[in-house]
Amino acid sequence: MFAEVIVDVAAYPIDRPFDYSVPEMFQTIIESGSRVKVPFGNRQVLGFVTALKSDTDVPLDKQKPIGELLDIEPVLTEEMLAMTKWLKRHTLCYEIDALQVMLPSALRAKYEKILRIVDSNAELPQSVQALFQGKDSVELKADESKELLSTIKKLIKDQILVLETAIKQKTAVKKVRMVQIEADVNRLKEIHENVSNQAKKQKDVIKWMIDHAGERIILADVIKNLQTSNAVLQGVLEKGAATLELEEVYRDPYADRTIDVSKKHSLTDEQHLALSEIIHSYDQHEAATFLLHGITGSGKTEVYLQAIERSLKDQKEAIVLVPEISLTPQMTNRFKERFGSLVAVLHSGLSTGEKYDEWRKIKRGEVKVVVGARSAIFAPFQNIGLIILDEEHEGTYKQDDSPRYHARDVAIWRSEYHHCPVILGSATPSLESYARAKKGNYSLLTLSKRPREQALPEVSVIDMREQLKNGNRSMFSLELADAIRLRLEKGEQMVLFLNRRGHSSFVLCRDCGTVVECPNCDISMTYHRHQERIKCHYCGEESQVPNSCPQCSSEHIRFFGTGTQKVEEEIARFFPTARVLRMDVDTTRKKGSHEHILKQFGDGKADILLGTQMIAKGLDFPNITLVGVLSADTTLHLADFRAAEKTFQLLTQVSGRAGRHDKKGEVVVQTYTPDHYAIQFAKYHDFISFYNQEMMNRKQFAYPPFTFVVLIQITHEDVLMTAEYAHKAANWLRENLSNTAEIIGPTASSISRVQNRYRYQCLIKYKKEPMLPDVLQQLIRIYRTDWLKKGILMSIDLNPSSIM
DNA sequence: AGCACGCCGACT
DNA sequence: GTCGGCGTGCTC
Repeated sequence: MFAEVIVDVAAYPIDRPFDYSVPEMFQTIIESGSRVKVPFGNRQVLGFVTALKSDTDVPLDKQKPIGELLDIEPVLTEEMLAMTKWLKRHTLCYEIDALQVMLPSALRAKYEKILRIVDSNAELPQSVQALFQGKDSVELKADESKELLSTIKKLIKDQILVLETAIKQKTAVKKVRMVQIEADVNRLKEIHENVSNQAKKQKDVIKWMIDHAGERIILADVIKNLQTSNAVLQGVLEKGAATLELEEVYRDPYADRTIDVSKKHSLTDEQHLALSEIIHSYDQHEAATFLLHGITGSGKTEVYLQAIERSLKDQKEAIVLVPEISLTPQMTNRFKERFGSLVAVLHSGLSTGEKYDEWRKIKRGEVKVVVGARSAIFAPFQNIGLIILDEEHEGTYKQDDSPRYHARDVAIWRSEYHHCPVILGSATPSLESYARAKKGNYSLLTLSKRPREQALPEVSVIDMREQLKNGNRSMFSLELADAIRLRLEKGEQMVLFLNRRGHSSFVLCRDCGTVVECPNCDISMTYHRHQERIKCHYCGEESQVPNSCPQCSSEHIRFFGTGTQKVEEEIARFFPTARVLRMDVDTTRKKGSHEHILKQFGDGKADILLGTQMIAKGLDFPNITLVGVLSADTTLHLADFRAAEKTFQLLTQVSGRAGRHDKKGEVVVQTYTPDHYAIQFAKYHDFISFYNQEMMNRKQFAYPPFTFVVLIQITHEDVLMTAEYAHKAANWLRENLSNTAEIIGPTASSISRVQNRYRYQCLIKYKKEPMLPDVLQQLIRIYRTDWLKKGILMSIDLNPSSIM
């Protein structure tokens, strides 16, 4: 018996199955989808069994046996193995990358180099003895000194030491120590009798145990509740009154929370219609995709909940994706309220162990609904009834490193596999999805009304050029300042939005015009006042704020551009009574801090919530009556064909935060380009007109959805090398693709250097290019066999979410 | 000769 | 990706 194994080595010639013989002892239990340890070259690596067979073409002298079978129950299902092949072809990634992305990181291997003494009689040099500290094996870390490493090398050659690779699972199943109390009361009484009266504490414990015979209690709880000590308990255990056992437990990220149960809401006519279409398709076991276009506050979530309820009735499972779940506890709570313990939650805020535990609950079928961010689309359910992508237009559904998959595509693939519907929900659908819905590839469902008929908020667009002309140089227009003041007087809450964190976006010398740039990246450093430092938002480089210009030594350096920190100060200056909460990457780094800030705001502990994009989504507080967008222009002028779409989406999303309940909402949008159609259509909440206008632009410039786009990026430490190989790539594409494919570039990327690597890119635009996968595959081969050695890095992104 | 360093090929 | 093997070229 032989197993085809994909080994955990991401390299070009390795990206195929290797055949291993299956030792007798594993033959009855091994299955495809299991993880194995295999010898590979002169080391041990982790691998995934992708197939089993009785014969192999591998010559006898090359056949090696599987070393260890790591899973009795395979971690990958047949579906996942099929999905892997598809992902590999559609994102051009290594098969091992596609396999690993389906699993929680706890199941990935951690490799350790173990140095062991084989010849214990040999005399070891002082430095090596210090390393071993009397033990016969130690972990060899890569950061040891060069001299030590070369001495070790010599000792290995002389067969005094050996180097071994150990494979460790990153995180284990959590076990808790349980006290299993003897079930036989008479036996306990007997033990109680025999304990000497000197051991009073032990006697007390045993006496208590007589009343709890046969019970199984967490050790830590026993000690705590009986006010006793571990030493006393050990004594009791020795006498046989109880035994110690390990029990598997789940880490529970929601342990300290009580969640109320909620009933279903009654539906509006529109909601009802949408739901019945979805359920109809569900009953037919159709792999249909629905685009649920519902204005903000129109009750999309209630439609999701009731559709899931339907699938739960049949014991089927549901996957719900949300953009980045830790940002919207309000959303997860709604699912927990409705479905209780049937819900698993997966998001980046969980620890490796917590994610692993949620994953196991899903795999074992202990939960039926998973609510999670992008990677939750790979949830190991076996009988899916429904898949939902909320805010389907969000860029976070596209992974921006290998495998560069889009969760929407995976969702549709899985829906075909399980013959179940997919719901894509959004107030501002992506142009791609809306175009597909109009063409009939997706079914369009519309929610145009809010359930309690609340009006959409009034949006006023303020021309900041006029403000400047009239002598208002502050960041608040008169209109916005008035609106804020009014809310403060009335005790209502507001959200202020600015898409830029930090204090000032650049530091400029007023004598020579020098802008302080990151030493590693071609981008200006952002000033952070709290730590009094400047930071690069791309590579994380930090340094002291210079006292003088690094170029001309002038002391006339000033801070320009506005970030959230500066707004916070300005609010304090203009509205001294206002209580402000700032929410951006800098204030939410700690685990649970999102929730903490939102809870404070929800409890009315602040008047103003000030933040970056992360406050645009999902917030639902009844007392918010004003949303202020301090500068609508930041996303508008990006060098990306989706800039207008992103701006429209963002404005619509933030506007939707105001007046969701009984109180009427107002939105003030400040901009230097008030006439731009993205801003104008957002003012009137008019998605359809925006769509039509934007589609005309896309058509004119041949961008998606009229074409498909592939982004190829080349990076190298040397500019000339980068440009040279970018040209090679572009030329090669021009020679090999049909002349209906347009190849743009190569051009320097808009941030031309990041982390000391120069970046060039080219863009392929095509309508129909049947040879494209092959041509790209060949380009990858040239790259991996030749260019990679010269230090060139190339990435290919099919349907990129941004071309910057 | 002894070794550091870089390049190449193999890995079932 | 990571190892060993091998050639080159430097140093004692």
